[in-house]
Amino acid sequence: MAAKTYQVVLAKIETDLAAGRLLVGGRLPAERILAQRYGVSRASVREAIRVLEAMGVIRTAVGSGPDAGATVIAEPAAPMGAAMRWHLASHHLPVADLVGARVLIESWAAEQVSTAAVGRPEILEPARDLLLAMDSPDMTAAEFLALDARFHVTLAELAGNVVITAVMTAMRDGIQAYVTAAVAQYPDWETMVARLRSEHHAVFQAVVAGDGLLAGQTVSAHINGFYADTGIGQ
Amino acid sequence: MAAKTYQVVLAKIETDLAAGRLLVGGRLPAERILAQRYGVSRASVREAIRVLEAMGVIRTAVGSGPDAGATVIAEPAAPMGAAMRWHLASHHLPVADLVGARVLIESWAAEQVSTAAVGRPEILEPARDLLLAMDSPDMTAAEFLALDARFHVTLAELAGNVVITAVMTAMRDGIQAYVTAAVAQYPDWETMVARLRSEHHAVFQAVVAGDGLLAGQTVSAHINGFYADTGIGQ
DNA sequence: GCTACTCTATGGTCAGACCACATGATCCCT
DNA sequence: AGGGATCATGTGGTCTGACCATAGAGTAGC
Repeated sequence: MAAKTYQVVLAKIETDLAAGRLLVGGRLPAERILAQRYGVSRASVREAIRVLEAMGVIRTAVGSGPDAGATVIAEPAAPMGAAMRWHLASHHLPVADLVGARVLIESWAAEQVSTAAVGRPEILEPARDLLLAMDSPDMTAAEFLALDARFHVTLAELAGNVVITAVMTAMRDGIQAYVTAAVAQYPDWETMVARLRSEHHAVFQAVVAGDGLLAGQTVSAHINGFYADTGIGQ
Repeated sequence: MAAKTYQVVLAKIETDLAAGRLLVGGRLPAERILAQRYGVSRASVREAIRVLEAMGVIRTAVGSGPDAGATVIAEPAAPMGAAMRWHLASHHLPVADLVGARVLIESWAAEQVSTAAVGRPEILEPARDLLLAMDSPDMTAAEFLALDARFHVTLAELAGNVVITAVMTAMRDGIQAYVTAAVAQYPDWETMVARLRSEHHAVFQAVVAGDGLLAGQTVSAHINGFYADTGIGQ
């Protein structure tokens, strides 16, 4: 099968990336230049650029100046999140499986962080900040949930594995809309938010105490409990 | 910020997918029809279609007849695999992190399968077939590694979580080239393949025996040992 | 100096044309 | 009638060339 033109362009750009001729923060040549250089039409170059954009490899901006054009970025989580949203939309990724994956990844991450933080409690600062922010009253459900999501992602990040972080971020992106919708219909948000707060604190305390096993179990219970209560994934 | 035209098209298609007006196996209207229906140019429709293709949501084919055109598919693993390849190429996903993620996911999967297969050994058939296929001598390293990869993915699949399966498949896609290249330079393939075979059998036996803990540990050791020996991710 | 204007390079979009391909209908010869 | 060759049709694939929208950089005028 003959490669499509835009795939040829993608292959050339991938070569440049792998060889280090294109670095993060750098810019792709202008579309017209690329088209001329590769002997293809600008339309084909644009199709390749759309794919790169979807893959979180570049960001485009119009205008002139240093920020314009196609800039190389590194956002591995973005395409995975988009993929999860698309396949959730087409009903081919059961929400229950997302929950299962979250439990696996987050309990592992909590365990890792518990160990890593022994003797270096300062690495937990970002998580602590979010925890305290969530304690403030007078917050809409949406605001709380945004912080909540960041808290979970932050814990996963602290485990220090970029792949895990990307998958975790992707799942949050994919599931966010479902969570917001489900909570909006939940009858007793006050009770729920109180419980979520106390569970978050329990998780954090287990991590601070260096008790990885407990941290993992607490996270699992927290996640499973939330989805069971809200009925997401049923 | 005003949405770009192709994003508008994507949003409309997403709506159709979510509402069930577009089902897997169904077909998108022709590009010219979509362009007319949405009042945009065919080029913009094509950019949207490229993104959908990259996201594993559709597959395009030229010609006429029932298989031509843009068909809705459900391949959540494809975009994640592509994303991992791109970001490995741009040196922003350390291979070591991929290995870590594999260990986490596969040991969990092995544990799950061990439990699930108690009393229902027939579900392990696909894995057993691959195991036996890998035992046949007179096989090139590439052929063996292909079966090897499928064996690992199959075990993950048997755990029955689509998200985990997608992530696992994605990681295999992303890492395959590195493994093949590393093995091609390995001095004593015969010894290595013998060890891989025996380790695969050990994993499978632990699963058959329903010993989840042992299965998980054996898988972890197997993966870590392979990458340590071949020097991938160092 | 500062403001307002113009220039220029960039991506964004469009219209229209033609090609390549696969299927299915049609025609013609046997 | 049967079967092979041919053509018609509908699809994506690609190209050309044009124009618009935006944002920075330069420049003229005050």
